[in-house]
Amino acid sequence: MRDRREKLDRLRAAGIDPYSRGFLPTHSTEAAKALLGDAERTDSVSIAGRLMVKRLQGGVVFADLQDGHARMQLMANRNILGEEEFARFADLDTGDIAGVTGPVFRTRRGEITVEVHKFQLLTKSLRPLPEKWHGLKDVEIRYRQRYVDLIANPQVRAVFRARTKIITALRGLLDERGFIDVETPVLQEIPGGGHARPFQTHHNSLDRDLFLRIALELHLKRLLVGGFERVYEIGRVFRNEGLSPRHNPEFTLLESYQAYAGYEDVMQLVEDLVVVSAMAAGRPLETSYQGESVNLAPPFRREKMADLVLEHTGRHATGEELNDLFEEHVQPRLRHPTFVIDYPVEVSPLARPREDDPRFVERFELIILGREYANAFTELTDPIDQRARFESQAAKRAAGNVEAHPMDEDFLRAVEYGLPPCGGLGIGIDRLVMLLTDQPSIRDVILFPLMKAES
RNA sequence: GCCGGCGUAGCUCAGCUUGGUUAGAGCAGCGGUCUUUUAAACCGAUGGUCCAGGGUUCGAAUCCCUGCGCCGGCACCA
Repeated sequence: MRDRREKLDRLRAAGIDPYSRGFLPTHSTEAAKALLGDAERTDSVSIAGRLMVKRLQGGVVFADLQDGHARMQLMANRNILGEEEFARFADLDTGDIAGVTGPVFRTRRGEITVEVHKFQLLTKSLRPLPEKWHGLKDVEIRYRQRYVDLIANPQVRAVFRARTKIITALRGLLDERGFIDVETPVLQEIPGGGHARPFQTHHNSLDRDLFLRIALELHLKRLLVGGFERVYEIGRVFRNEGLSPRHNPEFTLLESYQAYAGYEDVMQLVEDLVVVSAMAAGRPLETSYQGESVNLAPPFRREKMADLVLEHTGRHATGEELNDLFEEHVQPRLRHPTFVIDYPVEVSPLARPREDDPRFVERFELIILGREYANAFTELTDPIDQRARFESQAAKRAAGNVEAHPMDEDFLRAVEYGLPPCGGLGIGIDRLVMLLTDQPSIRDVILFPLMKAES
């Protein structure tokens, strides 16, 4: 780094701005390569990006320039640039951002290359790049300094591009079906809609404690009360829990609510969402995750939780015990996509009871490879029942269960105005992206995962 | 929070089991040769708080303890 500071000073002394501007690329590296086609050479193009590798060869310098999509080779020739400019090009460092102009041609080895006729240093890099062959492997640096990871590891860029494509595809399908994309508060007085410990904060001028949301549910349902019949939000939620390869304290949730639908309809929606997101990620439905094969082609198997627990444990159970037995003995064994349906009412304070057996609710989770990807139910619309459920949760809370659902009087007031019958859905986007990009850790699909303080 | 593994040059890694000259290699950077290379090649010089602190020892990168960070598992949890 000291060498580069000195180089920077030399450049400035020579009247060259190492942080210049005004260079306008005419092509991306991809477009410039495509431009050549079968021709011998093209007219002049201008491309810009970061120099990744430099190969000095006497009177010729080869370098690879990386832009947002790809890399392209540059060739600078002393005979073309002249002694002085050639020396200045050869003096560029890997990591520098430069713009170059010249025709595209093919080298003797067949590499499509820009012949540098003019170039401009746009940004001098003061820090050396990671190893050109092995890339950056140290996971701590990869997460803490994601920018370096993105420069050095093209697979990482591909994962995050896939993430964006998946989210775009999810929005596309929902938009197409008439769902409107809304934004609801992150700062909430009562963090509801899920079971988790919230982050607490404080608004100074209102002198009021607030929580970061743990779910989107209760505000989206208020919008159905208001008359929007199909809404969704893809938003960050925050849960004050431990970290793991599958848990980051802030993560992205998709929730959608659809009036006049039941959980059967939502199952179909989930199947469609999985299919479009796999396509967007460029994954076949017959695929694998971390070496284990999995078939994502719908229709997904549908099984009642009580039946599964009976099958795997031989036990008839209900209530929280049923849910506990399911999570311990059944869920890890469900490898191919399975809709587990009809949860006990005790663990589902916002879901509609089954008419034929009110000990269970019309709820499902989608389990793939032992992990939960979606949670949905036919929503509870009866305000009297909803109040009773909240009261039962409040009792658990009073007994010390910090994750029991808090009472929310404003939500109850909304439901008292009349919530249309509806089906709701939540999908953990990060886990879906992990599955579809075959990444082992949630930190590999979140650009800047939470880390302890750097010492 | 508990248990285990790991932490050596800017990066990728040896060395640690069994303590012993001045801690090594490749890449990057620096100087040089080289006009079609692509992990370019070759020659030369440089580069280290061996995570931090303490201990054992004549002597610690190496053994022990504590702390910090990262990873994994468990707990907790979408």
